[in-house]
Amino acid sequence: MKTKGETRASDVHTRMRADILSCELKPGDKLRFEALKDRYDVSFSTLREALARLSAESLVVSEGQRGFVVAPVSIADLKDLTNARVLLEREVLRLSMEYGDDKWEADILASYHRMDRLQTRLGAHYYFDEEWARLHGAFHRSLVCACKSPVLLDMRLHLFDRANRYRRMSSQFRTKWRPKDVEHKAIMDATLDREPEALDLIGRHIRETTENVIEFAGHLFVQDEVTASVV
Amino acid sequence: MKTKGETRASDVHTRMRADILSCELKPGDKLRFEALKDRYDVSFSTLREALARLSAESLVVSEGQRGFVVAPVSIADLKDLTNARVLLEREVLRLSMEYGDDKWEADILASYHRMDRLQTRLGAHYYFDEEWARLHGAFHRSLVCACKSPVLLDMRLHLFDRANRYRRMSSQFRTKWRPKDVEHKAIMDATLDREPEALDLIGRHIRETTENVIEFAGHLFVQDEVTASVV
DNA sequence: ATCCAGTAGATTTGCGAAATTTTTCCTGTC
DNA sequence: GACAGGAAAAATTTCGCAAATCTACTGGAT
Repeated sequence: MKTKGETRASDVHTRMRADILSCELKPGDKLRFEALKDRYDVSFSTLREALARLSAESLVVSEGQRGFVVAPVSIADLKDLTNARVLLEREVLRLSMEYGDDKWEADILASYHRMDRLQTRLGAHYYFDEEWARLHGAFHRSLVCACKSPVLLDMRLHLFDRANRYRRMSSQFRTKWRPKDVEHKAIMDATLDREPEALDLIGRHIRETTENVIEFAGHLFVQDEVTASVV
Repeated sequence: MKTKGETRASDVHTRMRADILSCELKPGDKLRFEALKDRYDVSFSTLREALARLSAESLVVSEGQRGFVVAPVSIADLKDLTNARVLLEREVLRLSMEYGDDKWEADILASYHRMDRLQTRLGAHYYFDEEWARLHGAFHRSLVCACKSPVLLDMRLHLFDRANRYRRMSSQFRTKWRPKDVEHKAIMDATLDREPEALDLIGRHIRETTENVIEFAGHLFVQDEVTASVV
């Protein structure tokens, strides 16, 4: 995060991004400039810059000269996202297990502890919590951040965020909860022990989450629609 | 390509993108608004939108409130890019070989033929040619476009373009040429025959290109600098 | 009743001037 | 001679308005 040179535009970009990922701006919503200008208290041009950035991140889609829309969600998109995530996440975890040093291991233990403590405190409702989502993201990042590949890490984070939008959409419909989270612990232990099994665990973890999302929130998504790729 | 709803901003974005990828705007160049306004004949806001898009594509980097710079090049970045490309390219090729139908095969043959014909016509200088670069890109895309994963295809194209910038930078210093291009033919044949060997061939193809780029143009790149990732 | 065309209203896009920030360069002091 | 302080200059960022474009609605003809 930039602490000093934070421009108005990048600030709006960050806030809109958060609003889209947390589904405060719902998929498919039309983004009218007048309303957004009011909401974020900035001018047309500044908004336009933020929307252009989000558009390049495929969080909003621009429809020619007909304005911007929050990127739609679909089962096809979620499945596609999931497959891509498994591919990338396995690779960055493999590389991290190869290159990771003492500091890496310590960071993993620390971020797991933070996540686990909050989870215990919140009980079954952790899944709704903003702060838990942040710590969960930080834990997963700590697992793979030793892979020495900025390119892969950027792509991974990008996909993680996009997938997180689906997870949050499903959270309010969820009725099945694990009493205690054992998955993350197992992934961490296998990773720290450099067991190749960790790769399968992380892959299964991602796929299971996706299956749950589809089970509980699949009715919210468009079935056939495929998010257009700009080719 | 949009033929109708082409806005001024997306047009400038496209042209600047091309200028960066073809190294007409050199890596590290400071992008001053006054000069760009003159060059592309547009206003501040329009430029700003295009730059924001390019920034999200990591083709330009924004330095807080100190303007924009064409993304720098480095050996570390090229190697990182190469590894990521091999991972993705193998996967989309594998999937395409699984899902590809008759039309896919026909498109591969057609785009190979177009590339091969131009190469024969141009002789050893094909490597400099803009049109050949386009046909080369189209051939590689045709190999993998049956993979049914918009997410992976977008990421692949993104990395391909970024790597292409390095290839073009090296072309003017190149002294070693293959008399006849046999690599692409071999990749195509193995792909159409659904031989798993195709995956290794494409991986080796990418790595060899990178090695040549480093051999002939390595002196142009910054050694240590690592392109900062926005995390 | 349906379809097409033309017009009014709403929305987006583009522009250049003002405000803010960074950089440069000059001056005075240690 | 080097270094900090400060003011002028240059560049970037932001803003509100005018022009272009799209959407919706009304009215008339088939």
